[in-house]
Amino acid sequence: MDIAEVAKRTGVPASTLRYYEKKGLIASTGRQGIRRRFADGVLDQLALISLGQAAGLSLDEIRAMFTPGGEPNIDRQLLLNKADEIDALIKRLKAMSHGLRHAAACPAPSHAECPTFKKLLKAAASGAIERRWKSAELKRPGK
Amino acid sequence: MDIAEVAKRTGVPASTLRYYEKKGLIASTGRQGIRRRFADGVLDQLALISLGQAAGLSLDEIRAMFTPGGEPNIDRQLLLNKADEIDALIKRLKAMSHGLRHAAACPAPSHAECPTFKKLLKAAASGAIERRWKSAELKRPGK
DNA sequence: CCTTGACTTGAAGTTGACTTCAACTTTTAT
DNA sequence: ATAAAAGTTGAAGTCAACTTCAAGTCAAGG
Repeated sequence: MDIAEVAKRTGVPASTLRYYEKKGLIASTGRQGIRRRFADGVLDQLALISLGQAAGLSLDEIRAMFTPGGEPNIDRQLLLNKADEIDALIKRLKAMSHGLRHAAACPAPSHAECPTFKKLLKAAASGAIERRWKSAELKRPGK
Repeated sequence: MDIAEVAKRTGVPASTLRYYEKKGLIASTGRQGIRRRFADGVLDQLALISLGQAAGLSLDEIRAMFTPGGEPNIDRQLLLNKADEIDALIKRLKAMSHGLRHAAACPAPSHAECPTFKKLLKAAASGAIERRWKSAELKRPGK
């Protein structure tokens, strides 16, 4: 496939594909003349990248977890750490979703009174602390 | 409370607090001399902002959902839409976490063969398409 | 009274993830 | 054969969310 075909099939712009290649997240199989050619596997890789991004991972982190060929990296501990992080995120997202639904449904004028809303705030507060760690932690994955 | 007190209690730097105030996410109760004073409620608001960010919302979106006083905005549909988006995200994150744990455990050399990994890729692919909607959708919340 | 330290401002700098641009080379269609 | 469409490059621009900086204000303690 040429770059336009990949772009068409995945919705990822050609400029982004070149950018990803430069960053080492995907690899072209070579050139036909001056133009890049991509194998079908790149479609899966791009899906994986997109999923990783949705999970809040940076491109550098994603690159650390998967080979440019799309296979998971050998560093099992890294993968497990990421899974743990994602699970923690899921917990907070659940609280958020629940809180939003409650806020939409509850006709109470002052949510400061409402126990459900308070629970949301409590979850939020604990999350706030974690957040400060996150960026530091993610940059130094080992130990 | 003065700005340093808020920063100390929440972990949010003073510079960020000023930035949030300029953006209209929080409000000071006024000035004592030249210095900002904040009511206790601002602590909850900051927790809420942090939670919103963890859910992947931009500051502009968060401002749209809550008044600067911290009360949820009247637009119930907006809140529900956000909750739906977050739930969809949770689904994909679960797939991601599960997939990562599997990848860490599975000694198979080629994950292209493995049904669990394939499931992850499928979840990723469906997400990849959604992602392109997201930004457009969020910018035009109504209809 | 005067220094010190916390606060103020607007402006400029930073980072990650891209996008856009200018200038150029290839393909492809007529 | 030639012109338009699509690809290439490196460099520069954009955007969100902050942070840092320079220059200044002000209250409190010695």
